[in-house]
Amino acid sequence: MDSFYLLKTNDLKVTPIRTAILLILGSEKGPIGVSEIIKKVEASGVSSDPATVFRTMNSFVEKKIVRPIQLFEGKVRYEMAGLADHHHFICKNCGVIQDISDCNISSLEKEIDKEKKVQIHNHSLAFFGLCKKCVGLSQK
Amino acid sequence: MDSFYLLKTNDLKVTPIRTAILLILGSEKGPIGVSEIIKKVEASGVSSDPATVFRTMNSFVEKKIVRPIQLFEGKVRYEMAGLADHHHFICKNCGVIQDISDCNISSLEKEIDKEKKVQIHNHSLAFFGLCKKCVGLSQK
DNA sequence: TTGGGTGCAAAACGTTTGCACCAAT
DNA sequence: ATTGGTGCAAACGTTTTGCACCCAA
Repeated sequence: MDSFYLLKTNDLKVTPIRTAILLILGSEKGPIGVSEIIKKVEASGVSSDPATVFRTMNSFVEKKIVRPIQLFEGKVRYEMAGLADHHHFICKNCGVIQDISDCNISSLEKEIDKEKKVQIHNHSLAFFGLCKKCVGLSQK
Repeated sequence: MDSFYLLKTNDLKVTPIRTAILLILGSEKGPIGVSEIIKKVEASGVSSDPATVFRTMNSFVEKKIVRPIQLFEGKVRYEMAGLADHHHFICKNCGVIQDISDCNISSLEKEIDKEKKVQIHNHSLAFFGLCKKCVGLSQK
């Protein structure tokens, strides 16, 4: 299995909870929060404790298996780090989160590096507005 | 005073705490969190309660006097909304936050609007890496 | 067998809320 | 005088931590 080697190569023991979390994250279309992860782990027949899930996510972030995403919700969401560089669109009305594929910010990063003499490693870009469905609703 | 009219025109009563907060925000170079605001309000000789400051910031956001900024810290920072559209650079090493001036994301927004049939109202863009000082230190 | 993973309970942290009181208009 | 602002205390949701136990290696 995929998640098996992902754990092995990162010096993490293979446990039911970790395997379940990786499986869930792998099948999600957008970044997902810890409370949702817990529900889905439970639904898959594996019992888990919030503390364990938080610890697991932290170790996954450290090992760069997952990437933390922070929107304006007072909680952190996670997505697989293996995904291609992309950004997020969040609907202010219904809360849906949609991936936006790469939009060459890297050239901009290089400009800033030179101008400000800094060294940019990564960035976070999110767009807020109305999704297709909610644009339709607001026009009725 | 500037903050006096800012409050008046937004139908907010003029109080010592609000005036102090606006004064502090106006003199900050980067976005600032509530705990720092409380310390600075206290230091200016005005006593305040956390609940009041949180409520104040929420009303300021509603009135679009200030803008909330969310980095990867589990807390919200605020900056004056009057500032020109800009983004932030956060040093992973020393935590310093530096403003990055406008970098025409708006053309990109229009493309996305068309392609995805969404309606983008605003965005948040932050860069993470090493600041000028910390780049120097890491090369020694 | 041994060290890392887990569950439980408690606590930390940022933030919100209810209520009584007080102050700006 | 009236409305809205404030302080206090309690509560909330997310996240962290300490400790004893358990299980993958």
